[in-house]
Amino acid sequence: MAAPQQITTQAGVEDRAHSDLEDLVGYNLKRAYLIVSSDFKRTLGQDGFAPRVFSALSLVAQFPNITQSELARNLGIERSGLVAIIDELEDRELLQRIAVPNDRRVQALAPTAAGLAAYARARDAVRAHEAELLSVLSPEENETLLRLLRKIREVEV
Amino acid sequence: MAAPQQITTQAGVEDRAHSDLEDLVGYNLKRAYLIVSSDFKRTLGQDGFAPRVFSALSLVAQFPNITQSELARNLGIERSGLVAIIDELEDRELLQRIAVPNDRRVQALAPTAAGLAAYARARDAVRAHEAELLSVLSPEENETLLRLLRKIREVEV
DNA sequence: TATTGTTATACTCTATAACTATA
DNA sequence: TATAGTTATAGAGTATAACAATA
Repeated sequence: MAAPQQITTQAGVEDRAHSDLEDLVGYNLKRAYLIVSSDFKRTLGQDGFAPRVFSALSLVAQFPNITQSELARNLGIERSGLVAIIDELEDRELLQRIAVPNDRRVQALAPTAAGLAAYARARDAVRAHEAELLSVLSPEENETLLRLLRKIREVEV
Repeated sequence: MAAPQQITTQAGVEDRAHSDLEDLVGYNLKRAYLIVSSDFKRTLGQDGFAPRVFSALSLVAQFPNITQSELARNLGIERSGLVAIIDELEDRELLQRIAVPNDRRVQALAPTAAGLAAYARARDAVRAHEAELLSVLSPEENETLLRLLRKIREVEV
């Protein structure tokens, strides 16, 4: 097998400006998410919260006494995966597992005062980080983006 | 510490319709991406390509003789992570690593005929899967979504 | 000295399956 | 039987650090 006559290594790479991938929603969603989430981690990562821990705390703070199963369902993850997250939040004394008299299988999740305060601080920091990172978008574009993403989420079965 | 007087486990969960999370772009990006990518895997997963393998093959098919470093840069992943992907594509005889005379450190990636054919088929399947999944969006909304996501991607440093 | 491809390694995230205690 | 929480386990996906060959 003969070697190719000329190998133009750089060919077309600069003007990959429009590869097929650029028109795929999935590809663009992933790339955009990676940018937002890496900025999230830079902002809150240091002794703060991982995205999924933040999300869990958010729902516990807003819906006190939510159960783990309900929380997992709302977050779109498995119950089993939630255990470590709740363990971490309980270890940090930001929430408590509370036994429910009616049904002794379930444990309601109640935010502590420290948990509510930590959540409020984290939430504000996340909002500020997004506002700055996404300042390339006008307020209208931001709203439009949220609307379209939510529309995709409604597809879910 | 006394137990809470009443624990209303279901309270507010149905109307989580608007939790703080719903207004965060990062959260919505992730949830939307998970829906699109799980559908991608359902469509192409069986003996097809994982998303990142598809992306790599796509760029090799469109930019023959791209190097691994260039490819990693374009995909936004590390060189080291690309090795297994290229190994898989080479094992499946969809591309070849070709020595470059000018610079014997690099290896140009050339799609095989089978690789080009497989890519064309996969690309069409992905487009069809997105068209169906995202039929909740009008063509204009689809374009808008792509435009806004690309705008976020440009933020990258 | 710097870069390409590579290996080894570890960490995060997530899913599956099985267990226990309750219902 | 079915459900809630849990454990064990494994598989993606990705990053870091170091190495050999080459520039």
